[in-house]
Amino acid sequence: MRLLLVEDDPALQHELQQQLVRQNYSVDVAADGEIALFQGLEYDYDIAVIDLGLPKMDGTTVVKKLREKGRNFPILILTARDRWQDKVAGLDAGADDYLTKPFHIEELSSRLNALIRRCAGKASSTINNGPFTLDTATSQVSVEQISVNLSAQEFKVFKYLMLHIGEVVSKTTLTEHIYDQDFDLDSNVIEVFIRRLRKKLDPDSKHNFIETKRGQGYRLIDFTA
Amino acid sequence: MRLLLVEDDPALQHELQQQLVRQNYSVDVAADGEIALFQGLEYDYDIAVIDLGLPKMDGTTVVKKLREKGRNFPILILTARDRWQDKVAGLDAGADDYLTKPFHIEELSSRLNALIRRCAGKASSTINNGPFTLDTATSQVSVEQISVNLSAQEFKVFKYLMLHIGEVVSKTTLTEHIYDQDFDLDSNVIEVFIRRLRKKLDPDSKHNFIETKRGQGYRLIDFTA
DNA sequence: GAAAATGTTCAGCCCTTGTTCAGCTAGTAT
DNA sequence: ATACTAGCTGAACAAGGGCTGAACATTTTC
Repeated sequence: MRLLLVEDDPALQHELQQQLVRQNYSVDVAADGEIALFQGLEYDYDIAVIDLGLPKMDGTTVVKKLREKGRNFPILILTARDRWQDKVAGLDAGADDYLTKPFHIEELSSRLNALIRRCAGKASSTINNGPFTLDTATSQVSVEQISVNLSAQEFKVFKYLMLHIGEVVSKTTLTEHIYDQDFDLDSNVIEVFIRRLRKKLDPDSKHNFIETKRGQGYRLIDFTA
Repeated sequence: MRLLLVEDDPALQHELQQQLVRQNYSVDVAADGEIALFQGLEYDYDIAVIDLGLPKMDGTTVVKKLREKGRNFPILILTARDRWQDKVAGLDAGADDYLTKPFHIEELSSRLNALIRRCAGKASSTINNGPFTLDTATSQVSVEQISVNLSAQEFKVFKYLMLHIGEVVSKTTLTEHIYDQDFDLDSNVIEVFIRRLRKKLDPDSKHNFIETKRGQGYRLIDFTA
């Protein structure tokens, strides 16, 4: 597993590198945004860990430029605790997950594992799950080869579920991932979107692809299992 | 999961409580150090979140005294950003992790999960016992590879038993771990839930996995032994 | 600027779930 | 043997979470 680590703080950089090497990653290190971008374009990494606060070029910009050039390996971004709002910009730029500093090394590695697993099947940026297909690049969704038109929000919800197949996802989690800042919690928007998704993607409810876990959330059934 | 939340700022206290309850913790709240200590000694919590800056008795002292009395549930301490130095004292006193305010609720819950997992000595988030499997992360339960749908309360009871395999667990203990504060004790809720668990998880009673110890409680059989 | 599509709110219904209860069974003590 | 107690069991019930269709609001499209 080839990993690109982008971190400017020498101490943290060193520690992370050691730990990651110990976990059998081949680690390349970059200490500023420009080097990071160059490296990221030059080599084909399996995964990248990028701190957002970087000299020369901001981490968000690095992510965005990498994605523009078609690099689609998973990216996990690191943000300082007092700047956690940046995560939204980072995720919008194309990062796949984030972690707030300081964190425990175990946390990082479990996130990395999850990311790799999650992104394993989407080399082509399309996720397949039984009759359902989602292309993250073109924002296309189809059921049994027939393309379905989803609105922006519907797509966000479905995408999140497709990226977390088999996991129980709470309504709060969904809300938080769909809206930037906090949102009126006693609203039933999510229920409505779920309803519309079920209607659009499975009108005859022959798949029952979204399970309801009362009091806990929703779960997209894993058809590959 | 029974959680003790110690926080004196009413607004933060309220918000945290809501969020934690939403994540299926049974939350008891204490607003000053003395109450916190009393509660911590009185009940058997699964985890505690303690702010260091408290009226009447300092958070560090609370942690120290709890540990002196042999309470060994994991403790996460909260420190204000401008007093982050205190965290060292807190960790020395016996806390297991810390978080600097302000923080994002997601961060807190992922820390709590990590703590619980780490302190339970379970590397993975799934617990196996003979034909029974419980995944604490996804709240999934299965018997002989077939997943079974448990309600929230049923799950809480089963989870507690699975975390205490082979131990005799009294009905009072179970009640205390499932509900906040006091609960009408001359009720047979637990019996009902046990009944439903036996029915759902072992319909033909071929495993007899929950033993009844008359006058003492229930015991989940250890199939690994 | 009008029409269409999308986002959000609302009210009523449905059904799971939590809880209680009453009658029953099986250990335990007298 | 008898009475007593703890636990078992099925059913009843109420409350709340989730579902749903439609209305209202907002944004996008033309």
